[in-house]
Amino acid sequence: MLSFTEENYLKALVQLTVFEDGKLEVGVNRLAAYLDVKPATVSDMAKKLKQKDLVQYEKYGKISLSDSGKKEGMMVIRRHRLWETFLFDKLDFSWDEIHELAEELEHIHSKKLMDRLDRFLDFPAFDPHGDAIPNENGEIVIPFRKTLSEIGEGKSCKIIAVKDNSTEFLQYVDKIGLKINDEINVLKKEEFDELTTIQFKEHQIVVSPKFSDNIFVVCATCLKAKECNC
Amino acid sequence: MLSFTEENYLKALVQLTVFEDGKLEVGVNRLAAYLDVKPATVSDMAKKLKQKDLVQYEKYGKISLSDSGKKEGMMVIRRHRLWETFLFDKLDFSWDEIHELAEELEHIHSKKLMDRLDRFLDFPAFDPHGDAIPNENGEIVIPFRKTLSEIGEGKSCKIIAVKDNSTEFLQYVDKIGLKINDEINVLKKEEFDELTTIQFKEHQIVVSPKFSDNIFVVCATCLKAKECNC
DNA sequence: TAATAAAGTTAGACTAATCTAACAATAATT
DNA sequence: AATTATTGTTAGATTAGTCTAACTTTATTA
Repeated sequence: MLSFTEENYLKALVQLTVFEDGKLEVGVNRLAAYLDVKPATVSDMAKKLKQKDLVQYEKYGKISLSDSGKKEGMMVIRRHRLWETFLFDKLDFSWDEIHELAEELEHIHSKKLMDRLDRFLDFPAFDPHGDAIPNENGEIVIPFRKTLSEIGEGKSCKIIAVKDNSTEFLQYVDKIGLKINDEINVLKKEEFDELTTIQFKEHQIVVSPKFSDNIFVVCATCLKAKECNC
Repeated sequence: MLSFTEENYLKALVQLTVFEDGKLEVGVNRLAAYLDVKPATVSDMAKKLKQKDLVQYEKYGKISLSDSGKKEGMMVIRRHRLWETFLFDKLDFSWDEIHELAEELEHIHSKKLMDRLDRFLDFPAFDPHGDAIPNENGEIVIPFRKTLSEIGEGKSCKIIAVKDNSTEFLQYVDKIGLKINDEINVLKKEEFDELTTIQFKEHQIVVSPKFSDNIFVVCATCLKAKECNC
């Protein structure tokens, strides 16, 4: 059984070597800064984690996750994101309150508890921050992604990213008040001039293909099933 | 902020001096046996808890809770029982699985989280084992208790205890399959011969006053409101 | 390539919570 | 009341996770 602290090291390693940078290994100083401890402490812990086959590490070398270390780290992140979703969806906590609470809750060890919670939450693919939730095997399966243009009239979907990252486009998205993870309902699609009427939160606007082609969404059913059947 | 361990000592002290025995103080050996540690360890910890004004204790004397120690201990128990209720009611865990998980969950420190969970669960008065849940001030408020005879036709209630503890009575209760915390619906009350038709789980039976007068219940509304308005 | 800077390690110390083993105080019993 | 049994304390050791301070290795740059 991993300790609270060991789990935090593995979680940090996943953040640094899987989600950020793209570099699969990390230096002692970098990890120490990330965890807000001294390099000496990381040096010690690296030996301990190597002993348990959770990381690869040689003296004066970089640290990288082993397969089992990666899986354990992913499971911590799964727990964190499922709890965040619970707090946000069911207990009405706000976006900025959930992280801190999930930092504690993520260390409750019970696969069964998390799988039950996952079901209770209706198998969410993303947490309230829009980050993907690893599945019960610790893998991240991003649901089938479409552009808003591909969503049929009367269907609903969730915005997960933008395709066009130009300043003008982002400013427009910002101006109309649309945010990652917002639910969008496609009310009407006019074939004649390709204009689409969408609704999200309290807004209802008409957009052109220049907009719809550059918004990535996941349709409402995919989001739950984690595979597309629409 | 109290440590995991300190909280467990306070919880144990509440169990031993408030809920059991009726003696308001407890010896070092007894507490050590209860917590499954050595007396030496309890001796040390007692000094530490005294330092923090959580207990009264003098060398070679008994240990008893201070007001703040009692409140802290009660809050741990509140968290434990609310989580048990969540696991049982919302995640469909069984009666025997919930305790172990709640032992971990009870140490998540957030008053706001527990008050929100309390609301989400609709302010339960008892956990799935039938134990009362302390309120947000750490007090145990037992809802107004009635006998089954006092519940009107068409109303529903929950069995919380038996009045008559004779073997015959308990055997009868057992035989018909009724358990503490079961919900009972009063289907029909016949004034002529005072017989009542009740229903609980999949059973429907007719009972006499000899039964109804000796079953303590809380009516469904009281159970939620924690005060009687029926 | 030699000097300097950056990165990493080691040794020794600290705290919290536990233990064992030896000892001390209080309570019970003859 | 003296002896024995029970109960509780103290001293010293252990482990996990952290620190500081001094030292070593690797990388960078003049």
